[in-house]
Amino acid sequence: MYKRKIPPTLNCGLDLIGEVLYGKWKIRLLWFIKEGNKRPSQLQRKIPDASRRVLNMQLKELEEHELIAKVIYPVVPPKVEYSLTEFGESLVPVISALGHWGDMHGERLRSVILKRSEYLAGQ
Amino acid sequence: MYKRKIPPTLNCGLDLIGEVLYGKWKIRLLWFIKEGNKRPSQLQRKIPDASRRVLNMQLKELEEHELIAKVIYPVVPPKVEYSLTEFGESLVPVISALGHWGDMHGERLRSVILKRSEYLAGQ
DNA sequence: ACAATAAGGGACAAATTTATCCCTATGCGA
DNA sequence: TCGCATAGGGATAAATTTGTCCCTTATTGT
Repeated sequence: MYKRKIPPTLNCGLDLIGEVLYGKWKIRLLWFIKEGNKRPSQLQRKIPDASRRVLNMQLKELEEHELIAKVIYPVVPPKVEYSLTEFGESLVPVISALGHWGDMHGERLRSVILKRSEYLAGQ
Repeated sequence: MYKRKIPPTLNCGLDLIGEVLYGKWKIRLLWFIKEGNKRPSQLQRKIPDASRRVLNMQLKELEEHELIAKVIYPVVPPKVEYSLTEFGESLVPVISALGHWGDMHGERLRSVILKRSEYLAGQ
């Protein structure tokens, strides 16, 4: 795992939540786990754009940050299940708010995001 | 500006909001602008850990995503003021929810964030 | 005359994150 | 027996983001 050279900024609540939620797939992982997709392979099928490796790394970080819990069943083939901790559950309404805003403004968001991409493509 | 080689995932609301809110300082920029810090130099003083260059870049992206508006006064020395657009205003409650959660769980967050850092330092 | 302030951009370097490839292990079904 | 599914990690490369350094313009204060 990468060892930071520059220490994080931890002044306010926004800094703190940023520390645990930053990561390309973390929010979606939390969401899908909350929806009952507990096993790594299920999560990978839900998020096919992510590489297996990175999902594993981000799951591990979420676990170290105590947002999710991991249970390893000692069977073959291996079986692992994740679930939200209480701490993780407390984040659900917040993620929900993010998702609602995104859904509510879906049209406009797609538009402005794509506009910027096209602009850059023309450079 | 960097031209992406891998296209973004834009399936759901969470993907979309992620596109416009990702960036180390973006959420804090929105927050400070909302609080009335309109001029670039004020924002830089509020966020001294960020480099001038990067703040400028992220401000430009927020503007391109129509979350903030920029007014340039044709005077010398230059004067520029940013403000939230209506679209940006609609995000305030969401950011507020993020900040509240972070503040509410400040102790625990610092603890788990630091624990992980120490663990890595020992590697 | 010189430094400070204001805003911002080009060129480049460094940090950080994400992805690709390959390897481990075991039981099940064709 | 071959191949798949299951979970995951090491080594390494590529993508992406962030930071540093320097340069421009014109006015105000010392």
